Amino acid sequence: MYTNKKILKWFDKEKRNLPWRNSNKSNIDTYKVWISEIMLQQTKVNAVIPYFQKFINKFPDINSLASSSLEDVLSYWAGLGYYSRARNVHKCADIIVTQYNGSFPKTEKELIKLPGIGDYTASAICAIAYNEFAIAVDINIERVISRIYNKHNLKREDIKSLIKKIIPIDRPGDFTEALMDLGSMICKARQPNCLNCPVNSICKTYLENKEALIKVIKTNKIKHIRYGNCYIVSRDTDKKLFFIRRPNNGLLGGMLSFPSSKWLEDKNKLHNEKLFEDFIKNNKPLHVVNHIFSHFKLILNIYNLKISNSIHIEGEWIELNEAFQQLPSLMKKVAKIII
DNA sequence: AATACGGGGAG
DNA sequence: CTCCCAGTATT
Repeated sequence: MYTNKKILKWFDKEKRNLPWRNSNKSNIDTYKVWISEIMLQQTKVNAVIPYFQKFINKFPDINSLASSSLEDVLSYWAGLGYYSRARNVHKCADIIVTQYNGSFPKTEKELIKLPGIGDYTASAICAIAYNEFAIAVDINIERVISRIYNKHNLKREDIKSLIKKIIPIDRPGDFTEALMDLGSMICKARQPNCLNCPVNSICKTYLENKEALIKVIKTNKIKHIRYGNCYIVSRDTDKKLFFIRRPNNGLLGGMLSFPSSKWLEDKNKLHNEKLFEDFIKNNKPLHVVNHIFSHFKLILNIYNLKISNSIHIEGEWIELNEAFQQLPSLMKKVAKIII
């Protein structure tokens, strides 16, 4: 039996039941495939599932998404990370509705022009939503193909060439999902389950180069530490707290947040608003929050500050219960100090 | 070709 | 603790 037949046979029996996989293959919802693909970028399936369910429930189609506010979309992304994805999804929905009459373009060439859709996602939508002959290469597929052919450190284009030789013309979408499922369920990065692999009899790495299966490439990248001050501001007139909206570019872009200084490696150069500068001279931090980002570690001093007069900083007063769900994980961590 | 961009779970 | 993840946009 050919490699692709073995993989599809395994897939038909063992495939994961995921909320964005429509059992009705003749009526696949491109919108759901698109949202799932965006959410899954650099994000584990188990982390995505609850977010996907709530998001689809709130924004069931492209029109509802396009007519919603960015703040509303971001609040449903809060905690998932990589918030440019949410901003791009919102922007993309507007483009689809206003320029494409509400329907996604049908070619990779057109799809890749849309915000947030890159080489991988364009191919994945064509293969999975349209069942067209498109080659999507994610990290799972790259690993599976590399191992089957025992050709490691290949470039994306070389992986694509290898897939092109075996992808079945009648089921490109299923084959794409099959390689992904194989990669995440059997041919895992750390401890591949080769004994239960449907293609262990033809996998060149398993047959000829087993040590490559457990080889761990160390990145050994040092993570710098940044410091910042962050302020939980309350007022005596009601139970509301003061929040700011972070600028749309950069880290946690567009997200609701407690006001904060810049986060810098040199803790002596933190610049604070005058209101806060005066406060921290005479007060100790209430708490310290540590947080790991992908490219640095943050140590945040949290100050609890009550004010009686008005505040000149741009922002809004919101009850914590209402704001909490809109906060990114770092700021949820800060909020939990006073809950 | 590098880097920015989140977060949580596994080992 | 380190590594990992259905990548993309920017520099």
